[in-house]
Amino acid sequence: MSQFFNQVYEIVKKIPQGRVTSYGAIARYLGHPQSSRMVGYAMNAAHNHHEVPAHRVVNRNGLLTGKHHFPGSKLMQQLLESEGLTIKNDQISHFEDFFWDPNTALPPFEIGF
DNA sequence: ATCTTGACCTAAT
DNA sequence: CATTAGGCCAAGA
Repeated sequence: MSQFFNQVYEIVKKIPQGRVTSYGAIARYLGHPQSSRMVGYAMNAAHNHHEVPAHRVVNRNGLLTGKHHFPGSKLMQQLLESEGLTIKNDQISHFEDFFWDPNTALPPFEIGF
């Protein structure tokens, strides 16, 4: 029952400020390593849930592939830069240093929440 | 109702 | 190295 989407939102909410994660990392944390696409799609539907910092979710390369879905064209980058990140040409600098992996930062798949 | 597209990722060629 | 193929499943046409 779209539980997957809600689980995605719960995780995205837990991303610390100034850190970012990837679609695949979230999908894998939820036990669906091949459903990374759906994470992105969940973000598309996340506009209803304003507490979800969708700008902290980028693709595996640290590239801001979803920036076109934000109002304006620079908003996503601005939000991230305001949190201390450096972005050049839609690419997060030192992406691995700011990468936040739910698989290691959170307890393994907290079911039920 | 079917067909296509998509904020993606991994593995195989 | 680069390219392709497969998987996932929700919306839009």
